[in-house]
Amino acid sequence: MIRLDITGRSPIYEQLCREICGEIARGLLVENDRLPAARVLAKDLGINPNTVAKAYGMLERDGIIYSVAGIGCFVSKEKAGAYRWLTEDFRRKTREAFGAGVPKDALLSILEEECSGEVSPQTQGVKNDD
Amino acid sequence: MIRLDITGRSPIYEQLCREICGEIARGLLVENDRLPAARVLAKDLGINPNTVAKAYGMLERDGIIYSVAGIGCFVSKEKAGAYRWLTEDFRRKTREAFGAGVPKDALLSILEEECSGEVSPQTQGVKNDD
Amino acid sequence: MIRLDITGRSPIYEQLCREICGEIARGLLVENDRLPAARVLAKDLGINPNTVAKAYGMLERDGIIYSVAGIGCFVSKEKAGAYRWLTEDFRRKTREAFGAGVPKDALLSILEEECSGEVSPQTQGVKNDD
Amino acid sequence: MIRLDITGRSPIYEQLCREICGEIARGLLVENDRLPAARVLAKDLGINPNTVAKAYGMLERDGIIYSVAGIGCFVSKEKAGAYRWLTEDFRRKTREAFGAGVPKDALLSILEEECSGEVSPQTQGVKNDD
DNA sequence: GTGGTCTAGACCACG
DNA sequence: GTGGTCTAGACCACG
Repeated sequence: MIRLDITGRSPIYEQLCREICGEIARGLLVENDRLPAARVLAKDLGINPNTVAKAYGMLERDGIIYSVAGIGCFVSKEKAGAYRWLTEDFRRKTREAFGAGVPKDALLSILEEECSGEVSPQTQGVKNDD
Repeated sequence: MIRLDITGRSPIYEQLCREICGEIARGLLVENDRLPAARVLAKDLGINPNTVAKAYGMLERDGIIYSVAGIGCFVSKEKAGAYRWLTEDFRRKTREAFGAGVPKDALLSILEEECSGEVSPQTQGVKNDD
Repeated sequence: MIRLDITGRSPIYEQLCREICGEIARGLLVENDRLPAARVLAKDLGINPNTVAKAYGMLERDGIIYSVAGIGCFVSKEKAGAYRWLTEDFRRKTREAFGAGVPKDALLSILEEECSGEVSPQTQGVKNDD
Repeated sequence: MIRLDITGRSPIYEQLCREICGEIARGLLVENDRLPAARVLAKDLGINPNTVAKAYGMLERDGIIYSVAGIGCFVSKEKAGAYRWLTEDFRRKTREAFGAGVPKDALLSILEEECSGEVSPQTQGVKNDD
């Protein structure tokens, strides 16, 4: 269940990384689960195989997945990397906004607004346990 | 006192917008204050005049500043725009991370980390009053 | 002065990384030196610009170079990354051979054989000072 | 006692060759010893029979083992080939690193690091006697 | 002009 | 079939 915003600011390979990391963070993908073959996923999503390959390559270099020659790509043991992927932009934007002069309280209230909605049930119990 | 990081991540014109909005948010620039001439600022910062022009243009389009032909650019009355500029990326990244499966608690702890440091004294008293 | 072995075992982008790291290690490229534009280098070497882009991208992600939007790529301050790039294969092969049962003495004598020749004069004084 | 690392870097057939050469170098396999049948070994290791066949084929081509049609594969008299197999990558990487500008001292210290650990007792007494 | 991204399509090693 | 690499060529944002 990967959704891409083709019309978009962030590059496709980056969205792809985020989506996959999200599935790992939510526990929908667990250690040693196999990712869809790059070409299959590319076809499903209507994008170029190279773009998927780029995303997979980045995730591998960050230790979030590992690839086995001629077999496929699999989810790594450590979830820390996936977690970092999902939060690094948030962290940077937090720093930028705070650094520019936005008071902490204001950021907190925005965070409250944005995090009041429901999330998918599978997310329950997800912790930063790595 | 505008600081730019030429090295990567966000484009210079964007950093410039953020810096100016920051000065407005912190009250260092107030209504009807005149901004430095684009060419002068460009020279001071060692960047391309077109880059400054682009930043000014975006800020004007968003109602954060207004320009008077042949005279210069000035800070608008409403601070809401500047405030929105500084927080919209934070808001989007908050939504993205939360939506991807990062629990609220994790975001809060990152926010605490990033906002524990001191900010410039001028920031005191800044509120989301628009 | 970059030499590639097109007929080769190791991928071009990897050879390119090694060559550039070598120039940094030998002091031929120093902090803030500008690398040739990806397209120019590609043309000079008779390879595809994407291949150069891939090499530059990897070097950037490893902090060995940094890119400035629309300007070019430059050598980073830290030489440690370049140094690591040049030695990581050697380290892995050392571990593999030793682990497989080759005695340390045998490896030492091979190392002596291979390192007896002259190296380029510029190399003198190069140290692992990072 | 052959150990394979399915995860990435070197291909399985190559690891297999290294493992077998290692056993020969350490004296665990001696002249005319019979290697396990390809299919049996493949089953034991949980890998594709073709992979074992490829490894055996390469070792035979290098004179490290010899095959008797319909009977099996056996260890050759000369250990030189096995020894060369285990060290040729190390030699090449030594040459590459030194050639690229890494000083001999740096390689020596890496070698010291990697060869400080204990090796299997059987290794004692192995020499470059071919 | 410069790097960054993407597409389309090809070939290869590995298994 | 699978990932890895490479080519050729295009478009874009940035400056």
